[in-house]
Amino acid sequence: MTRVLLIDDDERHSELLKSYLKKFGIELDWALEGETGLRLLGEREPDLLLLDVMLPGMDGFEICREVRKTSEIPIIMLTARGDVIDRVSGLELGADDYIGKPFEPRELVARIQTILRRVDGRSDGEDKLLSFERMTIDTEARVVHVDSALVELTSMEYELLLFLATNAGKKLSRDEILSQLRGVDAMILTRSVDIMVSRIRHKIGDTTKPPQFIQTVWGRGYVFVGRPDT
Amino acid sequence: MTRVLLIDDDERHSELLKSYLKKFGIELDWALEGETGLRLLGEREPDLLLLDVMLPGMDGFEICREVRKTSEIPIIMLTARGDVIDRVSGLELGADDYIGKPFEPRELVARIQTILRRVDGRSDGEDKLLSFERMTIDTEARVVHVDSALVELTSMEYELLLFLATNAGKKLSRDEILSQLRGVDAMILTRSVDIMVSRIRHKIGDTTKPPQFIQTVWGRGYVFVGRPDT
DNA sequence: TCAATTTGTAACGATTTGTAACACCGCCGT
DNA sequence: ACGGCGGTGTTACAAATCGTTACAAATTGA
Repeated sequence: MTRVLLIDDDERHSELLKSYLKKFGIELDWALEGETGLRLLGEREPDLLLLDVMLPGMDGFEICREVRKTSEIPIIMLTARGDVIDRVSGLELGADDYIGKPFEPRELVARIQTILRRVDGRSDGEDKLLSFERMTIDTEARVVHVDSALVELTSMEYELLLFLATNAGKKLSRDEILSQLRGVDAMILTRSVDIMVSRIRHKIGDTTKPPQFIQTVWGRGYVFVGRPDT
Repeated sequence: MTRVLLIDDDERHSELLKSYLKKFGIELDWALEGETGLRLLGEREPDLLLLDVMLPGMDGFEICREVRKTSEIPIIMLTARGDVIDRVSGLELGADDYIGKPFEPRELVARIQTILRRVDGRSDGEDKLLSFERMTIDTEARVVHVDSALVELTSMEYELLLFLATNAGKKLSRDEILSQLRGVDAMILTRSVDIMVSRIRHKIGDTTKPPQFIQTVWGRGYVFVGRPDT
């Protein structure tokens, strides 16, 4: 069970988020302000920290800085709409990602899982193996096989393929893909997604027409079309 | 058989959706406004509730709140496109997912199945293969075969053929086709449908008179006439 | 039959996608 | 520090896709 600590002064919102996250196997504790948060951080030993930027007393940045003195815990900052967060200063503070409020709960779940994978190498309590007809993705070993042959993907390529595969059959826009992989305000052209897809296709031998794994949806994005094997 | 209740005041839209969902083993009831909806909720005992946010009288949020007092039924909210606020309020009120209008019916099917799997682990009764006498459409691989030969369609061509075939025997106007393919407010000439049909016919070798697959309904639109092969 | 309307489709151009080649950056060992 | 190296983003151009225009063919009704 993944455990997450949220520091946010909106109690009502937190309560609802708790019940939503529970559906995805994420246990949420929350504190209303920094002091309590730091204490709970030690007590509950969460896997990840969600930090609202706007807080009474110690604000999100201060808390983040404080936490980083003693801990490597992954941190996602919740920024209000319109807050301009400089990615550089964010990196200095040591946050791992940002997500703008209001956010889609579904997206938060995805980000949490992605970051925990990236940082921890953990696989979400669920299937450790994504199995398709000619491809398997081992989320524990972070390894992809096509026709029993090991495919050597870089970490970004792996994350992108995994994201597409976990959403098999769902059309994903370049923006959705980018924000999932690199966070909200990554200043990256959406075209970089095309290049990665191109590299992945080449590595997994997806050169038929139409492709067997990653298909282009013209004007929309990409979709993974592998047939589940279980 | 999965049973879904839709509360939406757009009757025409609901009717079309009903016949579409039936193809995927989903039975759709609908109510035009909240009162009727709540009554049907008790009478028909659906597996899932689709809720338009914009409704005359009781709006989607109110209905959602009301339903949640007595039921844990999965709820998907239909929100106006890009309305982020709606998403958060929806979460607060206990919806399980959101989908922005105009949506592609196919995506709705996917979401419904995802949620039902999550909630009660039912197997997907989805037909992944549309089979006709000389044509099969594999909706999972997004691939079409005619006489066992693979047909290379572009993604628009595929979507259009799929839509026609899913509604086999039903006359579809160019407007209906366009709004399903590109969203209601697409500023595209209806003639572009003709061009696509022409291209598709050419690719699937539908050159006889009358065509074996896509027939023209003069002054009305097109109809798919392939005979189911099950 | 003819005129009006609707449909078929070839050809063109704007947009979107594919990808090779290059640039940049951080990492590693020297 | 230095230089090589792998990973990733960018530039630049080629190719594919799809909407439009334009005109020919088919259909309808008079």
